[in-house]
Amino acid sequence: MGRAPCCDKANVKKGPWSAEEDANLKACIEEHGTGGNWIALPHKIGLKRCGKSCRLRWLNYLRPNIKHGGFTEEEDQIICSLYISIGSRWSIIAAQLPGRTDNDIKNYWNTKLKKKLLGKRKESSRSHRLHPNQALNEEGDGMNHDTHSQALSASALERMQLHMQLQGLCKVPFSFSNPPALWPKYHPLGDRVFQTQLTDASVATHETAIDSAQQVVFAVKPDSPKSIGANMQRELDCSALGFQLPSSGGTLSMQACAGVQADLHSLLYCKSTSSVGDEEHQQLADLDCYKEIYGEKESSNWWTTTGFEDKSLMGPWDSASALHSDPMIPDYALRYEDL
DNA sequence: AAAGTTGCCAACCGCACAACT
DNA sequence: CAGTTGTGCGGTTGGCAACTT
Repeated sequence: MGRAPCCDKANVKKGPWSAEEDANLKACIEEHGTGGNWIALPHKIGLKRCGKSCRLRWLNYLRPNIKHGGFTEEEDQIICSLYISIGSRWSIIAAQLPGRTDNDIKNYWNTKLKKKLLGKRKESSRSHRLHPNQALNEEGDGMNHDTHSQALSASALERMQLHMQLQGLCKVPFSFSNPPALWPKYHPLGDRVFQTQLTDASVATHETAIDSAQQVVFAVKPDSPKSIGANMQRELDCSALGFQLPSSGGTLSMQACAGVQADLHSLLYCKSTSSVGDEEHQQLADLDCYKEIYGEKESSNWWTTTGFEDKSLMGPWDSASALHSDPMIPDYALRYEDL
């Protein structure tokens, strides 16, 4: 049995609000406030509307200082950078833009801004192999497994693409030195920017530098036998995204924001959790970060501060998490070792 | 001119969570 | 402490207008 409905569905009006309803609601709230109870409000003023509907109408259209349309370039940039870093948490994004509502920003993003930013890249990447998650989304609903994971990954991919796009278009610096409220929501370890550095193994494991933008580094040893398959897959992923991999050495300027768990799968195997086979699973399980994510062994030495060359700063996520709330400590590095 | 398609956006829905009893 | 209620949020839908065929 579900919970009781918030109102009598049969006796409430739905659809667009009339001018009289607006005036009635506005006058009431301006004079008496909401009384702390939206559910009771419509009854008090004789409105045949659901309390939730009244709340939405007030918050999105009737309250003072609401702006509609006419988003500025600056607002575009704020929306983009926040979307890339925290995803579709519109209420948080809206909180950074006075006068804008979450609904407005959501609509603006979905109908205009996303297309504006992704339009060119979509065109160019169509000629490449589609990422499996994209393919899934674009070729109808192949929802045969783990739809949440797929959706998350698609969103992460979109954010990756946008981050790339944004770097070229807006030069918006990205940083995870955000208040905890802005941290990504899906994984306790958080979404994070990662920068893949295709350097030689020794550099990749211990000496990977974190640049001045304070980005989290996802270091991979490219030449390890166990990671050959993974790298090949990564190459495919990168080409789908329109990146060029250096043949060897050097730095792949691939900065992205993604769900760690989902991206681990998509980057290494292009598969969701439920579709990873035994052999692949074993391969994946060999990664300590994977063990950490799935809690298969104690977590130590895998989530580190940016000063991870200093062993004393290494520690399990719990301690790293505590450090992360300190604005003086920038970000954390995820190291993949012993691939 | 009619029919079909696309874009836009206001509003709704269901869920999660906090507050209250 | 469990059940209930209200609030807030993000995803989705429905309807209208503009555009295309």
